[in-house]
Amino acid sequence: MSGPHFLHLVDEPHRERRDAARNREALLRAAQQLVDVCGVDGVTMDAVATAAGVGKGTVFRRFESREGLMAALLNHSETEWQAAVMSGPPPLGPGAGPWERLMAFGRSRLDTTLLHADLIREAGRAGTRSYAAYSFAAMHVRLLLSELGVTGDLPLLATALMAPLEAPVLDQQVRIEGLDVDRVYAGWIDLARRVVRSPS
Amino acid sequence: MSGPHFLHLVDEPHRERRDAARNREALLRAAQQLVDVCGVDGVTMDAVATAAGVGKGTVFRRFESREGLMAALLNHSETEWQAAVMSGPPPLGPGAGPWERLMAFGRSRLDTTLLHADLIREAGRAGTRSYAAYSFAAMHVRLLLSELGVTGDLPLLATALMAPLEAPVLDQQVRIEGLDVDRVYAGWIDLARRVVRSPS
DNA sequence: CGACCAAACGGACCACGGTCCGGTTCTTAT
DNA sequence: ATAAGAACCGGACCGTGGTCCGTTTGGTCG
Repeated sequence: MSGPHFLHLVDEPHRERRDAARNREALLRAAQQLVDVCGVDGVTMDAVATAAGVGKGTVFRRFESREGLMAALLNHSETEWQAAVMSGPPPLGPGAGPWERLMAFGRSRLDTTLLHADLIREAGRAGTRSYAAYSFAAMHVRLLLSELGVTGDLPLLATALMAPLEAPVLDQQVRIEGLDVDRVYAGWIDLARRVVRSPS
Repeated sequence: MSGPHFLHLVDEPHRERRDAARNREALLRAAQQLVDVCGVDGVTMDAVATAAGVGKGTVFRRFESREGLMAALLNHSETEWQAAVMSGPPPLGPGAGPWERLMAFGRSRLDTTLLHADLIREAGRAGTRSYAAYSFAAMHVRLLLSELGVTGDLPLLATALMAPLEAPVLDQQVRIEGLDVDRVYAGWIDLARRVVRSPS
């Protein structure tokens, strides 16, 4: 019964074997490079496996599916973005007023979503980000709305503010209808103003 | 040079041959039946072709791709919905006030989007409806907002109202977070109120 | 150090979406 | 009626996502 390794069993969630970790890294690097060189369509599971020097099965064990691989790629920039929100410079990070932070949030989301539009689309979930990523952003918006004194169903209002910034909608407006990005952003500011300044 | 058939070239957009029309119908029927029986995953191009008694190539010539086939299936209910908006009974159709019509629009969109969620997802465009369908709905909302005396960038405000009703967002809220549909609808009403009643 | 086993590996294999081209069928004009 | 030609049809074929299972590797314990 003695020995510290019993504690492991409690909270150790399957630490990854060294070769597994190495392969994961190699695969991510290869995939990112393929995206940069050939675009997102060039990212074939076989190609990624070959470029990383592993078998195809390994790719699927690590990332579950092609969508999973794409999501993992997205995860990098998403993590950076979360860090910028939590501890980066204002107005996106803390240190500015809630309204300024909300505006910075909108602009930042608009830009990064458009930047990674194709990756997001291929990452599945019908063009939305992963649950974790969505939750973080939703929580942030909810807190900002709360600080702004907005009353009502905050989770739903946060969703209402984030929905027009989702990839499918932006794709429609910018890539298909050809709207100017600044105009879309101005429209979002208007929306935010109406949501925030409302008596009820 | 003489002869009336030159007029054809101007405005005749390739009338469909009879067998082609028959096959299209058979394919749509077969596809719909497969959806009903096996769910959307059971709709394999081979299966549709076989069920309709035609070759696989025919399916692709008629509908371009699997997404195209799904879009064609959606098109049926979409057309019915458009008819209900244009000439159906109030409050969705004409005859009610703009606010009532807007509320009916939201509820109707919410319900039908959730009803056809999987079809919409498989119909591509990253979970949004086709351009034509979107345009119609956007125009409708724009007109209603205009009648309500809303000022601002109406196309963008219409998008802002429709975005939370898109399939990916509703999927997230209802199917994943487990929110109640009525609550989502109440949240949308709140959003609409804030958008409509806003001085600027 | 050696044995043991869970975990990871690899690539053959399968299903499905999409393409292609030689043969067939509808339409139209004479 | 019939010939010409465009449109259409079918199914063999290909690439890619995803699965499976026999084999190898890396950590651990005696």
